[in-house]
Amino acid sequence: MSEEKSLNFIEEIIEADLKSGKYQSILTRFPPEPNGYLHIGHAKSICLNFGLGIKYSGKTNLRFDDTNPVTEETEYVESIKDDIRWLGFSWANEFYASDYFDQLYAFAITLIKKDLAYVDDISAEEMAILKGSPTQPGKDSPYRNRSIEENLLLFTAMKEGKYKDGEKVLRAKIDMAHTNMLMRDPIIYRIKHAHHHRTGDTWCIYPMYDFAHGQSDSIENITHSICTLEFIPHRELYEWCIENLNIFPSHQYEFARLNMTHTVMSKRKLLQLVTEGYVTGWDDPRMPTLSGFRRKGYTPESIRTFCDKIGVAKRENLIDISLLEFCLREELNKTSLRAMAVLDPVQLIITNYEDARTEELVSENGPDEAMGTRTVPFSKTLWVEREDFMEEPAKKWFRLAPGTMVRLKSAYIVKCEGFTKDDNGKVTAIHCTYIPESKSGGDTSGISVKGTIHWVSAAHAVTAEVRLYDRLFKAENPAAEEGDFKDNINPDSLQVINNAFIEPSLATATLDSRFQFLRKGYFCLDKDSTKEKLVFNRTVTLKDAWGKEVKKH
RNA sequence: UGGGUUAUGGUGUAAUGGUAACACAACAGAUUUUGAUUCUGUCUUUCUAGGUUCGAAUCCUAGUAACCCAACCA
Repeated sequence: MSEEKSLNFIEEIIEADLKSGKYQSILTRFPPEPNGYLHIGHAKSICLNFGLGIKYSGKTNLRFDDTNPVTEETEYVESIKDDIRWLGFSWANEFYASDYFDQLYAFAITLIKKDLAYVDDISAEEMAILKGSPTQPGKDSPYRNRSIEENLLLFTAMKEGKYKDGEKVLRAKIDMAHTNMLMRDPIIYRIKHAHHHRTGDTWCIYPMYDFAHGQSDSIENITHSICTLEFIPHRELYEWCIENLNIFPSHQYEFARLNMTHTVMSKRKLLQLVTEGYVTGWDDPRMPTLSGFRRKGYTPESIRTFCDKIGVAKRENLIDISLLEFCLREELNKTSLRAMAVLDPVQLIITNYEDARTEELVSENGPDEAMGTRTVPFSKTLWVEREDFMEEPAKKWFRLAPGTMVRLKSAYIVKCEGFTKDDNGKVTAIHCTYIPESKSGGDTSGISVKGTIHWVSAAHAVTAEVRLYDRLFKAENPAAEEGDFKDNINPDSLQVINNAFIEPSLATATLDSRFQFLRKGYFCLDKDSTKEKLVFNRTVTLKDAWGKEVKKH
């Protein structure tokens, strides 16, 4: 039990802080902006922040960073909460940066009074020019030296709606020649005559990220404020605000965000996929969003395991999506119910089986005996997978071919005696004889066969739509490809099978049940399902050693 | 001579001056009424060059490469 897992760098910091007595307990936060859906990259941050809270008996707040009313909506707030709950975490408090607008406004006044902030009238274009560049120092704005009284008056007027959007801004007075671009008098308040999803029309000035985030952390007494690497340059400003406002010193720590092969993670790009119709919505099963993964059949447990395995560090990474799939299969293999479904059917007729006969055969529901068994109807005419028959068998082939024998899962061994084709050369039926003594569970035939295939009785089969998903992008790292990332979309990322045949027991499937369709992969019911038409999503394929063998030749 | 961050197998992550390890991927084999699962094995690693040391992934010096920063976005 004392098997010690090494700590990541944030855990090391926390343990040192706890040990030194700097903090009695820790408080973290997850701070999404409600302008999009959460994706697997957010899951890494959620698992980190909430995981730390749990591990060190601290707490974690959920705080919506809602300082930009033009992009933020309540719809997103709800989906974000759903996703976090689904992942299995609960927050100590639900807060909003907008809860602090009064306090933040007072902070701005404080800064003005300390001559550390001023109202600027120049345009965005002029400001960009005066800002300089990473290699060129910036220049002061002509309005930089307004008196404190004038700034107070002007800022109050801004708040009172006396100006139009963009006419004036409040800037921190720091250093236009600073090597850190963010310290060159950053804007801290801007005018936006926009309706806010929570404060309505109370405000027409809104604080910028840098003047809201750190202060919000401080107001909540967040001890460890964890964010991604691109915020490293912001830390200096984060600390400047805390110091000059003389408020609770939260500390910011940065880790490398998750990147995953064959997908994109930027909200902007994901939004584009949705709005331009490349996918059906935020919860399209091909999307790397949590709602997409959920709809596709992923379990929260598998995502948490994945986040645990990828670790937390500061270097850029590109995680192979097969690791996520591994975590998923590992769980689903243990927990999912087994069933048979034929996706690309061809008829198999057992010539020596009585025409009117039907048997109810017993089949196990899963690897664990506790999962029990079910019965599956068997009869003379079956559907089997077209790819399980080869007119001219390949090397190492051990499924159906003229003259070969296979076992029908949980049923009998059959021998292929012949087949029929239509004018186009397409196989229309496979003719077999069965060996009565080979019945599953009581096989006295003494015959052993290498191949076992799945099947569904034609007379009892239920029809279903099955959606097969593949990776959304062809390239390993679509974001790094030349040109528009959308040019790299995999045209075969969705394959819809309209008429798959499934065993009758699947007709009672519910949205939360997970199945392994024998030899075909893991599947779950899609929300598009109706009583008349069942729709299944393929969550993930099974590992396919034969597929690899075929590819080699 | 802008500033900042990071460099360990194909991909991630450990090793905190003392045998470079774990997982995924890949490859080979065994078992199998799922070509799944399970089991066994193989492959490949410290950015470069110097230095300190009995001993360096780790410390020092000098390079190199990648990423981030010039939104009234977060």
